[in-house]
Amino acid sequence: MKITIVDVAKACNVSVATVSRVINGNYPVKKETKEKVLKIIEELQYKPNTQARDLIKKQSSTIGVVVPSISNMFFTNVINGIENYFEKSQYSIFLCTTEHNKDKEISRINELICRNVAGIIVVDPGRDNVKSKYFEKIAESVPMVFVNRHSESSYISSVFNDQENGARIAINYLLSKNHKNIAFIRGDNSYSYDIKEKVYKEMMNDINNFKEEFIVNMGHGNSIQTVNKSMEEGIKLLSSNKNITGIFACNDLMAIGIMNACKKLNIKIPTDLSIVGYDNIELSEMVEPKLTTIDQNMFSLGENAAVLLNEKIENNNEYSKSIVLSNRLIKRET
Amino acid sequence: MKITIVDVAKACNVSVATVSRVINGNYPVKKETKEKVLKIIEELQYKPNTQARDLIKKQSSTIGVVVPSISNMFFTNVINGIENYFEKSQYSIFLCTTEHNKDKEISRINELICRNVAGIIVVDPGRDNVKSKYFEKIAESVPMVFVNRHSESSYISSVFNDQENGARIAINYLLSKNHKNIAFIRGDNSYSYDIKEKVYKEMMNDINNFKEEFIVNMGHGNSIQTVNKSMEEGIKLLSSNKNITGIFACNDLMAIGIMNACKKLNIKIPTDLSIVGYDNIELSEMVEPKLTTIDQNMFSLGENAAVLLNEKIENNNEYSKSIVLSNRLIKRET
DNA sequence: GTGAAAGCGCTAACAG
DNA sequence: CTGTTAGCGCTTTCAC
Repeated sequence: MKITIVDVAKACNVSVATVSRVINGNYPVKKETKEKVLKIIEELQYKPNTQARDLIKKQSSTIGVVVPSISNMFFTNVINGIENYFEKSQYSIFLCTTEHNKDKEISRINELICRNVAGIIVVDPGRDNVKSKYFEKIAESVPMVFVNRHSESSYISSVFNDQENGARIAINYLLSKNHKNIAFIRGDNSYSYDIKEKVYKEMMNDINNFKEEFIVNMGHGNSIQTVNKSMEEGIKLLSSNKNITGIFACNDLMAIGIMNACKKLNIKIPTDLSIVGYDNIELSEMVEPKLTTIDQNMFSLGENAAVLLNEKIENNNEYSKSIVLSNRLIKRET
Repeated sequence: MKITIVDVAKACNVSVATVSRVINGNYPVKKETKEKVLKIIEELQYKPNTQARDLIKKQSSTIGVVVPSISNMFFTNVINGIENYFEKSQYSIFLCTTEHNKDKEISRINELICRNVAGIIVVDPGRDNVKSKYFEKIAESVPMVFVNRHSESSYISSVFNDQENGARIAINYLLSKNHKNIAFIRGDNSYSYDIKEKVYKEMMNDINNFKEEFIVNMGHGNSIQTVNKSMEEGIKLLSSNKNITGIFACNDLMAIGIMNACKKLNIKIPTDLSIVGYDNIELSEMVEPKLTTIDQNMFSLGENAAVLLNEKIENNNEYSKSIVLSNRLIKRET
């Protein structure tokens, strides 16, 4: 049987109230009594039960974090940012993954609420649950902040990047290197791809050089699939369009897929082809040549989300706020 | 104020016991009553408090998992394996990171115990805390399993790889390709590097070709640092020892560092130099050429750990067990 | 300073 | 079938 406060009290010949007082240090306790209690606690290896404490104190010592997956370095960086902030606080983090599944997303959040979390950070909230106003309803009673997506709900705070500007920076960079035939690599079904495509179209139209066939969609997939699919598509694209000299890829994984395609096709980077990725995941620095990319500053995304959530909790969920982070170009070797 | 079972009971004009019964479905309730209760629960968006339930039921619905970091794909794969197993169970996973810090490791585990976890999986437990018997003491009262390290304690189950054999397979492969001058790349201060080095020495001595200078230690670092450091060291090594034609690296990050060194030095892989890594992290398949490596099957490491922990919990922590997974060679392009 | 007792949200006898 | 009640481990009045 686990040791409880009653066991400690008995062993010390004091009441449980006294033991509680020395643990919490919120009421005066005679020095000798205190020492005795502390000694017994140590001897018995007593650990106060957080569940019981939270219950009676009507407080919570947990923050819920929901991410699509932890196999993606983008998300783990965000998590690191969140953890870093809450490190010094009273809160611990309860992490859940949804595998990009909307039903799992709901059941994870339910679970968090059952566990009485003080608030929830949702990284990349799913489209469907946003559309159905699911999050809005929840957010009325539990503090919630979105990462990587803006919310119109007045109950939800959010942190995200100015991806429109990021895309503009990327393409401008390619343009400044005198590339005119720039291809655009994206994936399925995501708001952030749509934004970037819009910018791409605009900018290509501005120089009167928009070509529908330069837009490639590699569909959906996890990390390694993305790289391989992008490589395949890249091989098709580049072998049938020899005039392409620049590539803007919506994320670094896609960009790396294109790099691999170039190796297969013996296209020299950056001599024959320039590539700009997006995200600046660690991987972008591991490959050779090192990838030029747009930094999303995932860590800071996480930190800011943590700050916002903390504010919301302290304000009793009364105010919401949005933070938009600007992106910057990381010039490397591609 | 959060709504409780009492609120539901009042709204239904029944006792809390009845509400509890419909929630748990463990005692008969009249159909109409049940429906009414269910309706009100839905209306009020009532969610039972897990903390209170666990408290009274003297059970736990949480498994603790301790990892050094989530920025390393090795660990996230192990976590995925663990999650996959517990997915279908009553348990949720509480994840903690230690940043390779032994004090944090202790405080994380304490926190888990305070949160009344049913058991703890420790991935890559720290040397110091193993040496000081810290884990052994804890494991007497809470079910514990190690991943990636064997424990002599009769209270701790463990899952790990047969790295000795893995190293042998890697080096044999290189030998079978007629490489005689094989270099060995390792990092600081880890049991698993030591094992592999021992095997390397033996096998090189067997062919009368052991050379101390072919052993390179790149020290300690996180993922991107490992790659870069290995590249630097690789450049030194390979430019001063042109006769080296094979490399066995203790992990894939190091192997990729060496690959990058080759690109800088214009050494062709695998024509001029063959490289075998270790782990088979996803990254090894993302680079070009794709890395030949030893698969550690991290996912399965996690799954097996989950099975062992579950067994321990069900057996009241009475038995311990070790599982050793065999490694296999993944032949790719290096 | 310290103890007795109430109660956090919930479940499980027990009684009816 | 359903309500009453005790109590999980803890904190916090309220007395003394």
